[in-house]
Amino acid sequence: MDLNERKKLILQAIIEEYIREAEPVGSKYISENYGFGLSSATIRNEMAELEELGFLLHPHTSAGRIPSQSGFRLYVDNLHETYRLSLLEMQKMQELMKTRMEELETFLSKASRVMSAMTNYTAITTTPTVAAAEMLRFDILPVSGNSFLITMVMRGGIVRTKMCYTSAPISETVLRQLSGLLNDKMCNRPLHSVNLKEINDIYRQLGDYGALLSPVLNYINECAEDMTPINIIVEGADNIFDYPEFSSRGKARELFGLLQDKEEVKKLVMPALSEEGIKIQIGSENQNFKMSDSSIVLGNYKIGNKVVGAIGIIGPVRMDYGKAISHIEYLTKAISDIFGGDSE
Amino acid sequence: MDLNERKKLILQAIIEEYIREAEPVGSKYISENYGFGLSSATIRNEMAELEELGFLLHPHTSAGRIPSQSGFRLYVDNLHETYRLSLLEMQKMQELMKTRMEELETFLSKASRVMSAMTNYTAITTTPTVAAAEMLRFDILPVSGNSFLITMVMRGGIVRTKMCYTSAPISETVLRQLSGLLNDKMCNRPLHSVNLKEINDIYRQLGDYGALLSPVLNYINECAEDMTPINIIVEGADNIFDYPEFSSRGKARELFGLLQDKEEVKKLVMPALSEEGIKIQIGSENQNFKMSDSSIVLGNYKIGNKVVGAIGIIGPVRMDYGKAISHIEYLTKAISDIFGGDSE
DNA sequence: GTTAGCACTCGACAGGTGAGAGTGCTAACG
DNA sequence: CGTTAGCACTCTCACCTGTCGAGTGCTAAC
Repeated sequence: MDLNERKKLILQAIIEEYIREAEPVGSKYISENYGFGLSSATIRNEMAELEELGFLLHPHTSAGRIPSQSGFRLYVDNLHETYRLSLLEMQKMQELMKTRMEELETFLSKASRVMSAMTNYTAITTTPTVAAAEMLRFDILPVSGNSFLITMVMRGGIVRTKMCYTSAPISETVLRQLSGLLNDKMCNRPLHSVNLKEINDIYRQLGDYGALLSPVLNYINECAEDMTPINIIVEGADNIFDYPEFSSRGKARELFGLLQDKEEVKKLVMPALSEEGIKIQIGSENQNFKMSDSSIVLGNYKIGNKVVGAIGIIGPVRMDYGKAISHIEYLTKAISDIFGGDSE
Repeated sequence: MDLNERKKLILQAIIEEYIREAEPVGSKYISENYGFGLSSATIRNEMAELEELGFLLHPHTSAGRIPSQSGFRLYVDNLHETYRLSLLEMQKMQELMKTRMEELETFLSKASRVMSAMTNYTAITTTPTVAAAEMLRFDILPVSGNSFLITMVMRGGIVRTKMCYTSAPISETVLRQLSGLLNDKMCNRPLHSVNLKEINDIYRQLGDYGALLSPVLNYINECAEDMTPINIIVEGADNIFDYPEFSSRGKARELFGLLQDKEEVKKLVMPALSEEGIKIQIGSENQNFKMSDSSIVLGNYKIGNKVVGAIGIIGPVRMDYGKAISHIEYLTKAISDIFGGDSE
């Protein structure tokens, strides 16, 4: 891996050219446009060595070179100066931020749209895992004799409701008792910290009604154990039509199918939730074979010091990583700032 | 429009063949496979006349004929014996119905998926307009000093929540008063029947707090006037990759873009909400030019005797209308049956 | 170590050809 | 008069071909 400075520069030039044009890059072009004071023949020699090292590929004899996945990986790892948001981009982002931010979920959906429109890639965001978010209030609303609505309000304005049905009517007094217990015991802390023992305690305190109300407690328990993001927002999936690498019917369809399937997309973004910082998976570095011609840049945001949601950008392997990274960085920081503290 | 019986049969044969194969149909093929006891020459004569009448098209001299949009229209209008669901389809549908039906919205999303998988077309469903659904309960839940959550529960298990923020703290007593008023005045009837006068009455009764609570009443008023479906579920959009008519890049992209845009899709299904029964728009009968190569079959479902939601199937002009119609009929009937009455 | 020169390779593209499918027309048939 | 067989005609599609240009690899000279 003893790349001298010149090789690095040439590789970088080829990659950046390829990102822009999506076509094999020739030695002459590099020599003329990036002019390191070298002739095309010299560039050719260097390119041949870079190919031997595995950073470039050669579709056929008389085509230019294209970067290999390891080439991209090297490039990304050395990507010190990340792209800066242009003034226009800044303005658009700020405009987005100005909208009322009461609800994280609507904000995220808007943010995805803006991000996909500005990068021309596909944007993915996830709303926080219910388990991780801090619970603010529980509420139980009787709807009819044996049906009622559970509402959970979490920090960041996240709300979840669920209709519950019991086999026999339940009085409002009992429901009030239940709601009181839940608010006492489970508020101001993340739901995942609730353990079975506490839930059993509540059962016991409800006495005869415990069994009848088991659907409620089951639901809460489910939520507490749920570490997967609840909702996945995918925007700009149709942008893949613009990438020449997906011009073939099958390829486009494959990726499209993947993006339509929330379960699959979940798996795609899960790595982002495990630790802080930006993660990049290039081509087949991703386990999902459908992603072998695509890359994903992942970031995450925090609420109350804990990573709870992911933001990602999917594009072709030759995507503009700098641009993607800077957009994600900007957005994750903004979300963590705005929603991270008290939501009022 | 004096089509004799024979012409009708031939036209029908051509259309059904075209639906199956998506390729121009020749006279010889019809004569051999549908054998009305006529030679290809006779069929040719009839086809020439059908073309003169505008029901068939001729891509070029030596191709077979394809049905024109008016041809399809005639066919659809005469489609007496609608396709019957096969045993397998019935079973799948019933399996779907067996799932717990507490929430209309999750049910609809599942139903779309099943429908798109079974027809190989794109399925669209809308959740009911909030305005039309009958209100069962209001609730107001204080979250912090000057923020609280409004919850509306409607027949069919539809729930809407909204976080509200006020400029100054509001006591729980006032909130309880407001919630009491709302429940007294607005329940057990559709929200769209609420008029401004009633809302103003409530303002007055709240006295000094009226102004402070205006966000709440504004929101309710917005909902009451909202006749557009709140949520649009699109499933199986990637099926369009299977239709040869969208093999061209641009066409596919166009339709895809349309399906991604909720606002546009809303416009597409709106006609279904205006009156009962199945509606079919063939190709450019639809105002949206992006639909000129596609058809849409629309149905609607009722809750409490009122049309509140739409179900549609989008496919190429040569889609299997019988199949689409029968699926939509089955589903709309099922939904109206299950959710139409009291939701407990 | 760098460069110019040159032969070589390969894909893209345009033009040409033949097969196949389907039609339109005409004349003959019952 | 409706129906049919026959045939010339048309058009697409797949295939082949030759040419062009881009880009390389190699060699020899600087």
